[in-house]
Amino acid sequence: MIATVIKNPKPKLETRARLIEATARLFSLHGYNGLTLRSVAKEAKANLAAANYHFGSKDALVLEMLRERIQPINQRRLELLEEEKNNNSNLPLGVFQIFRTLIHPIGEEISKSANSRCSLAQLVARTFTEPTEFIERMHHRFFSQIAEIYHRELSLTFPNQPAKEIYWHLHLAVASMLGALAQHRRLEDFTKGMCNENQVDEMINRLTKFVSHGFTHGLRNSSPS
Amino acid sequence: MIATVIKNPKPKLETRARLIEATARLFSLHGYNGLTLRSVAKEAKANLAAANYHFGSKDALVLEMLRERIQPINQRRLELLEEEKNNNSNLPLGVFQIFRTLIHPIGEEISKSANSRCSLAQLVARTFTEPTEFIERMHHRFFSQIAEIYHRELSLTFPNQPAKEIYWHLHLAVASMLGALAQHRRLEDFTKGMCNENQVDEMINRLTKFVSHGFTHGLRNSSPS
DNA sequence: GTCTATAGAACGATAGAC
DNA sequence: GTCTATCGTTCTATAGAC
Repeated sequence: MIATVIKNPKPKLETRARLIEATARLFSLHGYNGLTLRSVAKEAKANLAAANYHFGSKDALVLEMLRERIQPINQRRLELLEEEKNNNSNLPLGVFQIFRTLIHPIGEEISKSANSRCSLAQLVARTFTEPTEFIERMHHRFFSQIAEIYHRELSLTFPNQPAKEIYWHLHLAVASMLGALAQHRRLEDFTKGMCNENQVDEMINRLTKFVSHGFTHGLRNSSPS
Repeated sequence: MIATVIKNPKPKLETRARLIEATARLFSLHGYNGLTLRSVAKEAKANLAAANYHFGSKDALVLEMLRERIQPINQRRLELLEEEKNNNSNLPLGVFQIFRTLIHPIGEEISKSANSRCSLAQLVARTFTEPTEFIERMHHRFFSQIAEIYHRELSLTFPNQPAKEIYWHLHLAVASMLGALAQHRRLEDFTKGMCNENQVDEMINRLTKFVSHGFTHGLRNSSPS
């Protein structure tokens, strides 16, 4: 019994983690089809068979990687939303406040990952263009929950707007957010160097403002709180 | 000499065109890496060697397909921009007018392609997430021209805004447009069926409004014409 | 858990007959 | 222009030694 406890003093979980990290990097660079187990093994300095041992298949590896990256962001969103609601007690939240809780968590993660060699922005962007069925299913599961929560919150802020109108513009807001994240690496090029792509905070702030105004003024009869 | 003229009474250009069409469809579905010459040949009911014969390589085939789809849209944009400028003689154009010329041409093409089996929206979206080098280069070439033109036009409309500010929000506007196009097929799902993804016109109109307001009100001191 | 070795299939590209 | 046949490469996945 004691032996069982002492066993694995150094659990050597590293390989698994390295595989996940390499998968994230290569997936965001080359997409699902461009990612090969060989490239993952090489990048992670692991053996070719390691990925199949730890995850069973290429599909399972990519899914696990996505799950590990996306879930903390969604949790943080809900946390921030709760915080804002507690601070404002019974008042409906402002549009800007709401979208800040949606956009900032992913901005924070992108800032964190800015120094690493894998851009979270590009990873998220890619998962939303990849039509591989299991990725679609995963996003549906991840996102339909949180979309309902934000729809409800925005309905409180714009009580005179029909659900459909809120849906339309929430859809546009989310699409804009994803587009901005996906295009972020092009910013410096696009602006001929005038805007720096390293200032993630500035991008997030501008994006939040952009989206809030697009949402509010796009509505038929805007009645912001 | 006469023989030379009579030759090719039925030029049999079909195969080439079918290859292009199949490439567009498969590229937008599976991305560059997911597209195989075998799948293209099958889809186009052509021979496996046909693609290499007509285009030389997989790269060249995809590039030619992209060129044929993107260039007419950009031309239409410039046409519409000229029309608006002629109608307004010397006045600077409104933001909404400007973004309409940017967004409507691609909306028209998407509407046209709605009945075909290849969604232009998804194709465009994909080219903007694929980081394959030659696609990046192509977009740089296609887009840097037209970005400058729109930047100049917006600077006339907002003469008090520094170039950097215009760049920032033009970038966000373009990113939003691309995001909305990319996410369009998710609309019906996202809204639990309340919004119909077949109404491309409605999407384009809402998007144009959304982007115009985001652009205008996002600026530090907005002074729309 | 990590390795080597390899099976079995699919890939891009080309040569050469028609 | 279109075809068949095939080369050389690379892929996912697995079997089995350590």
